Amino acid sequence: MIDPYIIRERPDDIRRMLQSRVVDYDLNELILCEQERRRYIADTDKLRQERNDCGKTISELKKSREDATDMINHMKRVSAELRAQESMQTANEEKYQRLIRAMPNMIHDTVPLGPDDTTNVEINRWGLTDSKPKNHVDVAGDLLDIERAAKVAGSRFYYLKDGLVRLNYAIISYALDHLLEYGYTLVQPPYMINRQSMEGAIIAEDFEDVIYKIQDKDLYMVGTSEHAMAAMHSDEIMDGHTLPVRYAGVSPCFRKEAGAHGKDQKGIFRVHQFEKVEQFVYARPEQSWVEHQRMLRISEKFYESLSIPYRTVILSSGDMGKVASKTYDIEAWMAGQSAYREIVSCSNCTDYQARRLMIRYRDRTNDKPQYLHTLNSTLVATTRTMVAIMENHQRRDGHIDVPKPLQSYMNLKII
RNA sequence: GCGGGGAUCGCCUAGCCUGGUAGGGCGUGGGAUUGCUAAUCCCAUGUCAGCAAUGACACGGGGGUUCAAAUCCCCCUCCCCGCGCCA
Repeated sequence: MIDPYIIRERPDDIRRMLQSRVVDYDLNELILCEQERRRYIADTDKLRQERNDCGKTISELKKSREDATDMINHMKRVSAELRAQESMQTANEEKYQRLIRAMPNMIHDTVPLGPDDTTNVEINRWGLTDSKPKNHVDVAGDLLDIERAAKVAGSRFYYLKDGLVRLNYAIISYALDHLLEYGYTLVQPPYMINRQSMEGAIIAEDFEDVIYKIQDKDLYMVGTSEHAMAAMHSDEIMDGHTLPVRYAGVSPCFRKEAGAHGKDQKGIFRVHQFEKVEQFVYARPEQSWVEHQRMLRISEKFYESLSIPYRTVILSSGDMGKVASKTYDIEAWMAGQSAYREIVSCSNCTDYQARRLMIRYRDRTNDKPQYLHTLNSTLVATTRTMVAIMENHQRRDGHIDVPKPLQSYMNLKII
């Protein structure tokens, strides 16, 4: 969530942000609720103080064996009044939390303003692009069985076989080694997390469209290890000297894709499950933008090493996710479709997740704890990268050239 | 899954039986002193608001009893030990 200070002091900045994101939001309702909230807190505090004072007096009277009946009667009235006040305050607090948690993050100054993906701005382009005859489904042939997966699980599932299974695991191993070189700590997180943790990482409305819930349990399948990595240090005050903390999260990702009916039906570009190696960084506010660039560069280099042509774009305000303050996408060239398609998303969420999850840091014992910044970036999502490899490295004889760095992980040069 | 024991401010712990301002040790931060990294002493050290005085909140979570709950009652979660089952 955003800093409540901004709601009080700079509501016009919020209005501009909401407009840039093309988001419908009743800001006035939040402003009123926030004003009420401060009044409720002050009122209940005052009553609590009175009740606590009465308690002390009663205790002292009893100790000196004096009659405390009058005081107890008074305290009964105060307690009753407090209970009434508290229930109003709780109702207000719930409303406030619901409203402020639905409010998107503020937008960084360098984000291009625009309504959708047509206003994204390209900032980098790498590699030679050409068109190849087959799309990844045709290249994969028998190594990919979508029909049987549909029979067994439904649409957007897949069976991988032989060379593609080895390719999948090779990508993961290579990706982990790649991040290890940059000083990342490897983390394999829980694949299911509870609601509170999930709500810290994403906005409530996203639950419906992307997150699978476990029946009768307070557990949700992670849509990305980001969710589990963000919540990892929730309710903690981290030692400032350890920042930035850089994690390489590796996990399967499960997505409902409910809002994507009819989109990318072919093959394994958009599926309900895949593996992903993710960069997740906890940083000091003053270092987070440098860290953001660093993460992007690490991902770009990864695709360069695999000889996958790509371009990098800055997402415009209307195309960004709600928790991000700024997002870069890397789009890989898919030679079989002659198009650039999203393969990496690299976001600085500033203090937005940190506030929801209560993640702070301080340098010395007596310092005031500060919210830190969280950043996340795909290093590699295996299915989409396999699509890029199959389409860009397909051969005329129907085989696939394995990119050089993966050959030793697979013990294969050609699939 | 069954039985037993636990959860208190970073760590260790007192308080619970008998309801009435949550105390101590270690560690950490700051300072003093001593001509050396040590020792000693003082201050600070759960969270939030506040310039501050101060106030509120906090004893795993949620209910209940009570004027008043770390303390009494109920439910839940997690951890440890033993047994069972198991990749």
